Amino acid sequence: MSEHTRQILVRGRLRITDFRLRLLEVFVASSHSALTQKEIEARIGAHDRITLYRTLKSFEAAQLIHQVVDGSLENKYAFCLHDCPEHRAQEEHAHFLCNQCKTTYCLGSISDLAITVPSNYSLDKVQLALTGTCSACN
Amino acid sequence: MSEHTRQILVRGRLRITDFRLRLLEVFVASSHSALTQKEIEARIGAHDRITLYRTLKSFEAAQLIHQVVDGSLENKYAFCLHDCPEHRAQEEHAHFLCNQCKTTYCLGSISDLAITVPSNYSLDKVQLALTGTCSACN
DNA sequence: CTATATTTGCAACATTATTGCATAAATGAA
DNA sequence: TTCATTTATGCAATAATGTTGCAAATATAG
Repeated sequence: MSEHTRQILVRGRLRITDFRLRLLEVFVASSHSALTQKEIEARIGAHDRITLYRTLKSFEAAQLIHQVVDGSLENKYAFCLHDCPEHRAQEEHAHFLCNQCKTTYCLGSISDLAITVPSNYSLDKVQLALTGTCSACN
Repeated sequence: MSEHTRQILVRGRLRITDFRLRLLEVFVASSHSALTQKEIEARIGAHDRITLYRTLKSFEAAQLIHQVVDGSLENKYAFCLHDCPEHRAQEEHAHFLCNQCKTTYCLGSISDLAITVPSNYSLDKVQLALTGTCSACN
């Protein structure tokens, strides 16, 4: 069962350790929504806080996860799907934060929106943070 | 000169104190861009950090300022203009973060964008965080 | 199996945020 | 203006969050 997560670490050229496998399991298990550090800590069980910080950094550097802007002013992390839109040159991603359950759903690409910036500005990244009530809470 | 800021406090039904006037001056002086707490602390001079926390909360509760989502994962605050779009029922606001100078510009309303959410979701707030290089840095 | 490089976990420390409380200040009423 | 009441401020103590250095443990290559 951990063969899948092993593969992910190999692809990211990261050494395979128990802690990294455990952390990856957490992300894979909620790949549809983004997690706060608190939520991660609750799910991963006993652990060293410092190691978690560093492992999150390694994962982010290896592009296994990415930070999510959902309008909640909390830092959240999400697992990168294979062809992760966050890591294309022109990153365009929409997230939806439910006011009730505080879940952040990934809504995928928004590249079809017509976004323009003032002249002489150049645009690298478009993050769309939507807030409301999700279908589960409605 | 502080008559203007006095008026703002009166409108917000807040008591007029030296510290609040000083903080308001800071916001009014950069009403075109959003400030991090660090930036505020640098501009306001000697102060008590706890008082700053509490005053920011009062200002936010009184809708004198609002928090800004600019994609930087840093909490920023901006002064509310009189007819502040952040405080309409359907809040729609775009901000632009410059990668070079880290300034966050307010780009105003985005209500003309066609945003749709999955069926059975309801939408309260739309925050568009744009990142790139501003004209000053280009 | 061994040598090397990386990761982990602990300690110490730095930064950021919160709560309680006594003092100081602002406001409304006499 | 002065006084009584309410609110804000600043300090102390504490909690929560994030960082750095280092020795021991672990993973990997040969």
